[in-house]
Amino acid sequence: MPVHNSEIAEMFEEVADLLEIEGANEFRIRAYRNASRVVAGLSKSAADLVADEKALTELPGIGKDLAGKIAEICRTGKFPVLEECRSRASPGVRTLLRIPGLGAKRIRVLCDELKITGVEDLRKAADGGKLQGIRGFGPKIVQKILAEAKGLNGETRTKLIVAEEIANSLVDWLKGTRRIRQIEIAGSLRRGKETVGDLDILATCEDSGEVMNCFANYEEVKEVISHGSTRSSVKLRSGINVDLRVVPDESFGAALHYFTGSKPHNIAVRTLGVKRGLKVNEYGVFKGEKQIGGRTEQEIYAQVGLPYIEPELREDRGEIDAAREGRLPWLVRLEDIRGNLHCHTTDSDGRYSIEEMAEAARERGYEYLAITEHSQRIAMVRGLDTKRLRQQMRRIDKLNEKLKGIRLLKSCEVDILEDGSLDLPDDVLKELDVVVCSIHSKLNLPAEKQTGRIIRAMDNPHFNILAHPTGRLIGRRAPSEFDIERVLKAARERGCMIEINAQPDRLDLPDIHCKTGKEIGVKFAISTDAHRISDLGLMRFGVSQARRGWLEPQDVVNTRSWPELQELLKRRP
DNA sequence: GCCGTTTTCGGCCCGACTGTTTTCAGTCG
Repeated sequence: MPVHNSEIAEMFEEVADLLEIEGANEFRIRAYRNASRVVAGLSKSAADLVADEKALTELPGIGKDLAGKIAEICRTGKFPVLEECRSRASPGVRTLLRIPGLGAKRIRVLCDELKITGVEDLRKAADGGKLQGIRGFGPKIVQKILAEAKGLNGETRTKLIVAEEIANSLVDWLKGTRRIRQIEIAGSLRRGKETVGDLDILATCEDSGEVMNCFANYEEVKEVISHGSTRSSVKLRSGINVDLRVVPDESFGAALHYFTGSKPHNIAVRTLGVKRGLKVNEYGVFKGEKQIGGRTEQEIYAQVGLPYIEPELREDRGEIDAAREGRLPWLVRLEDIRGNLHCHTTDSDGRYSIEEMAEAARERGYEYLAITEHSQRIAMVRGLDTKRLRQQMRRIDKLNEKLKGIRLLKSCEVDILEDGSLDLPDDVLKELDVVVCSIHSKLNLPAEKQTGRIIRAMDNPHFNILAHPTGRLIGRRAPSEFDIERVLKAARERGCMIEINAQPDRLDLPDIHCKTGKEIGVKFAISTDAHRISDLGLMRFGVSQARRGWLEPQDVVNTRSWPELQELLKRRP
């Protein structure tokens, strides 16, 4: 069983945490954290890179030493450095690091002086008054730490669509002060990340005191964490934390850049600045004392010698080098999308009729809409058998004669059965305009079997698009295990396409796999999988996922007109 | 532990807020 990149990344992260608590060299710790992130963001399997000795050390932040460690982990599944760190540390100590307000320095004091091994020990020590008089543990910080420890139920990240709603309402509230000149949502929400940890908002305004007070008095605020004249932080009732930062107009671009992140991207940009003798911070770009840029983000990039980099690319996954070498992608935009290739109607589990969905899609300016009911296997939602599918096809033909401005495509979301065969016979599939295929059962087959199942399904000459490829539900169901690179290569060889499902619960295919797919040369369809009219508006989330995967309009088939798309759907014999 | 268009040694991003300080360390983003 190959070692996954995520497992290697987690091992490095744990080493970094444990070294930090030990008080090891901070740059060594940084090196492990950096390496963890690089491995997690790879578009290829690290285990495959091990074979080529140079491939690993060519990665940024991976030198001879760490390359050797990655190789050893891939070979043996074990990481001696981690085991040594664990043997030196108290067992539950790592969870302490996740308590806000409790960092490595304080944890070290707890371990050394009180022999505390975890959250439970911490509570007991505090109840017993053992923290009193210890340097760095005043009454306020102890109270904060205990309160935070109580709410420690693992990491909570908010789904993109929810974060977007919460942020928009808050921005509207702040605009109500009429003191705001510019306001933007930054952070991972602006980068279109699939989940958002907390919200970052920045503004320029007439009276920062009034705006900060307005922020703290927002009706959804549960707790004010910090309250300064330029920066404040609150926790909302929904559980999400929000930072608001107020900056001068001449610093707005610099602050937007800084607050948008990602942190590794910012560090990379600042480091480029340092090499040019410049200081880059959230107020601008400075040469000595003199500000030479920062009103716009474009100025920041220009001063460090780069073209503008779109927020979705700012993950330090190669975008800095690409920018320097003039090979940044020309990212696909929502307005490039000309049709939707996955939706349901009342014929299976959708809420609206074909006519209603068609009209809604036409209003959105789409040129075509594929009607993709479930196939017979999904009996629970009255999936279509051959007979009902043919009836629907005849209705669609008639509708297309009447409809103006939009074309309905005859289609179906056909189940991929366990043996890799499709749920409907070839003679009906061949009559469809486009065949969308997906897995809804046996999502947890062993990786080798799952890979074979998907590729066998693609061997069917009528297979066009693999829908929600990994089957994951964000925060609820892990992705199915299969060899994603083999599947992507098989798709390219057969002229099959891969869906990017825009449902905020799915966002499937994940961004790093989109990037792998692009490198392999496979084409994508961004689809909403709409079950109701309002779902057609989810397209924006699919597009931002595609952008995070570096996709350009030519990588996405539904940026084409129907005649062009029709050509692409013809599979090689 | 990584890295080099000043460097193979000596650097490694930067600032705000809080609490506990009596001038600053710790934490966070």
